[in-house]
Amino acid sequence: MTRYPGQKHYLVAVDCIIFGFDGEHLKLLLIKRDFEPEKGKWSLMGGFVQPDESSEEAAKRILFQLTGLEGVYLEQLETFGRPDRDPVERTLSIAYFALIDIHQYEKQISGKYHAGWYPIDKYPKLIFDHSAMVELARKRLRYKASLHPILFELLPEKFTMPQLLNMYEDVYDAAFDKRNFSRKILSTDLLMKQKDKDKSASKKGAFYYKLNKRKYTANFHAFLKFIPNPDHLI
Amino acid sequence: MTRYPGQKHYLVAVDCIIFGFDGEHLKLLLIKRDFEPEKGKWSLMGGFVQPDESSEEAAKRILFQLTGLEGVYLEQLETFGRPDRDPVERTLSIAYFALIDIHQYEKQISGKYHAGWYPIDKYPKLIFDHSAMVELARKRLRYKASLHPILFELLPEKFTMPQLLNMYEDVYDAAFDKRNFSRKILSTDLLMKQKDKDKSASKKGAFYYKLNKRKYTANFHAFLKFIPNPDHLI
DNA sequence: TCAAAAGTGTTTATTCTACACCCATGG
DNA sequence: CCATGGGTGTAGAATAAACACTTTTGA
Repeated sequence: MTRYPGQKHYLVAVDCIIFGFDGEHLKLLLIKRDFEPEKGKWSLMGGFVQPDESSEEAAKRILFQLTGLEGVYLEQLETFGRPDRDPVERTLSIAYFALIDIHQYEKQISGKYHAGWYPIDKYPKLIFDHSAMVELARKRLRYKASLHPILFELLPEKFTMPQLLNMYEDVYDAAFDKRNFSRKILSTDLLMKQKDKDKSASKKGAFYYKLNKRKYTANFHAFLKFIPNPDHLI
Repeated sequence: MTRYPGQKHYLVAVDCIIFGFDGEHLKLLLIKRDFEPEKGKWSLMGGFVQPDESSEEAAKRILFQLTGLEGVYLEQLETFGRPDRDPVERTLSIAYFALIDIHQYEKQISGKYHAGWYPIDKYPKLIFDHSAMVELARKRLRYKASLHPILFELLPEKFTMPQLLNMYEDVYDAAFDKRNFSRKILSTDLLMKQKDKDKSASKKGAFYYKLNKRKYTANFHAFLKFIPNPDHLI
């Protein structure tokens, strides 16, 4: 096994932008970095790519370390490669974003990282270029969610139409007409109405829906227009 | 300057998927690899990220080496990080895709790479995972071009409506109604009709158009629906 | 004069938008 | 019984889709 002569080698990390939705607001899962430099500062959850794993496997491992969750929605965002982005030594970071059901996380939280959820438009200063990663992830989330049904990944198995509406309104920081919204969502035929209601938020109660997993998987890449006016995306 | 102890370092490369349009077909610019392993095999143009440059700068440098062009459309595609993707030693590759005016390239071609243009659906076997990169780039191109006016990047300064239609038809491998197509394109207000005609392809001649650069830059991220039925994208 | 490609309009179907009232229930 | 949030329908506007003939001109 020859090598490529004279080429520099670098560290390669993975950082995860983890989104959750608590019923009110889109949130970001952040940790307190537990090693130098910048120890104790807020940071995205990350780690170095190990010799035996792909970058995606690294992202899954890192996500599992923090949340105990597997099988969550994970997508490569972009690789950040400015030479000076890490002051210690040159490190490229492959950013991934994940969408998780925040309640699943609460069940399985690993305390050692001092993790916390922060609203997407009011989170603490982050180390290195992590804020740029978050902003890019937020843009990407809006972009994709306007075309594909990815936001369901943030919800529990059963959810109501008002919850869904809240979520979209918070993600796009915009108000949508509930009649048009539910018509559009239902027209995708992705939802199955349940017989029972969530009565925690109102006296009348709101019917639960479940995702039709089969159709969801099959139609994920089909184009679906979820957002009335996509000016919010830019 | 301390270091992160015990972490492995890897090579980081950049590979460029370079698209062109020759008036008939969407094409891919490939080179014959000039070093071992796989010397003489067809490959994407690539190179290693140098210590003083970001990955994007590396991509620009590599693009310039081959084509002599600067200021071309370049977008990060995805990072390929399987541990075994390069048999020599672990190398992650950040793939970029570029859209160039094929005629500009012909003027400035650098002979040393034995480069050649190949139709996007009939190109030779490529080294490593380069074919996967090409297929992903093709998907991304279709996806983006259905929403944003990026395909203009493939055309010379002046072009005709039939050329434009040909290009879209070839990219999507589909036939579009020329009346609806030109109406849609013109409704974006991105094109300026010229007084002169291209008479090389017909006796009657077809009017040239130029991009309105100002509007193009300003509206690039606005959503524009270019493709009648986006089923082609999946 | 005719073959070959460019250019142009209208009708119909579909989709989107705006908008307001009744319903169910627990307190 | 009433306040609170959940649920539903329709009409007008805008957009998209289908479709065919006329124009130009070089050979």
